[in-house]
Amino acid sequence: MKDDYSLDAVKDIFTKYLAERKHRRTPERFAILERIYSYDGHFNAEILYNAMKEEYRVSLATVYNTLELLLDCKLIVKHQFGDQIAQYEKTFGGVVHNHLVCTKCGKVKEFSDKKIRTAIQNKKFVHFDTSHYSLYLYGVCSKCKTSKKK
Amino acid sequence: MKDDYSLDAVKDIFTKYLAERKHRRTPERFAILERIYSYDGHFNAEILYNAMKEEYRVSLATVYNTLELLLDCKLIVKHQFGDQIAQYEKTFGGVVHNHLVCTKCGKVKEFSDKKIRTAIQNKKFVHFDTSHYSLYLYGVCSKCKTSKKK
DNA sequence: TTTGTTGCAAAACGTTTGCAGCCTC
DNA sequence: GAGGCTGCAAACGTTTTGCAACAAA
Repeated sequence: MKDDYSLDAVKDIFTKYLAERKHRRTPERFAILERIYSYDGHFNAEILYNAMKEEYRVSLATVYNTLELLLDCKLIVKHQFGDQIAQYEKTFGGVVHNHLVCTKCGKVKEFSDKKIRTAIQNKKFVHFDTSHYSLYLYGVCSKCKTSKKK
Repeated sequence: MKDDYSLDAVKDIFTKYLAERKHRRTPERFAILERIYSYDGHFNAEILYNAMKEEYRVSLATVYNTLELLLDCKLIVKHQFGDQIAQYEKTFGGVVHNHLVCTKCGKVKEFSDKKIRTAIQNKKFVHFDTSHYSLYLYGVCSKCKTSKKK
């Protein structure tokens, strides 16, 4: 329930985006958006597709199509942490975009840091309009460091 | 010619890495390493594979195998800028790890910024040993901003 | 009614894998 | 000589595409 407010706001943004581009307000698109905003961490296309079946059946093609639209209107961001599977996450609700990626086990953790954020946000370019950013720190997590299996 | 020094240094690192892990010093691996260090920007597996044909014929499988080794000994880094094609770049010779990625045309430019770099490098974690980082700023480049084709 | 969108399945694509033969060590 | 490495080609898994049927505007 706690996220009802932001979910409405997000739906609103999506509706406006669709109207602007003369795209249609299909039930599939909004069902996918709702499901995405029920997640807190990362998800990929397959996870989303499987989860969708419970509430509103859509095809994988529609899932990908909708992800593309949501990326375009910046309601989600896309990550690729080394493997081939694209990961997504919602952008509404104070998501941080800094990630610790373990190069041994592939696990991803998030962190936030004010100094880093302001340093990045203060950077302006003459020939480039920045909309968002992603920072990945690669290294070895404590779990992989202790287990010595090279 | 200007890079002979660093090329030797790099070969040395690779040789030591191979010896340490009891991997073999095959001519293919060193031919690939040399070719990689002749590049200045980003490259992907296919570009590298095609370029190799000119000097020392190797299979795509060997290219991928060698890229994996070079990643492991940190002589190259891997990027995935939104599309499915993994990009690589050498790490020796003061490469910066900050990238501007245009979300319209996909073009990637590099930049460096001291404040950002120090902010990131000063960040330490108790349960994570950071080895390197990548920062991506997404936005629209000036070329895509002027050409209004949505 | 028009035309953007869907579901389905096939295709595409980069990457990985299995295996026989080769070549480092 | 043993076993890691190579080339080849087939296999893999994610994402994209083509197309007929559907439904939003």
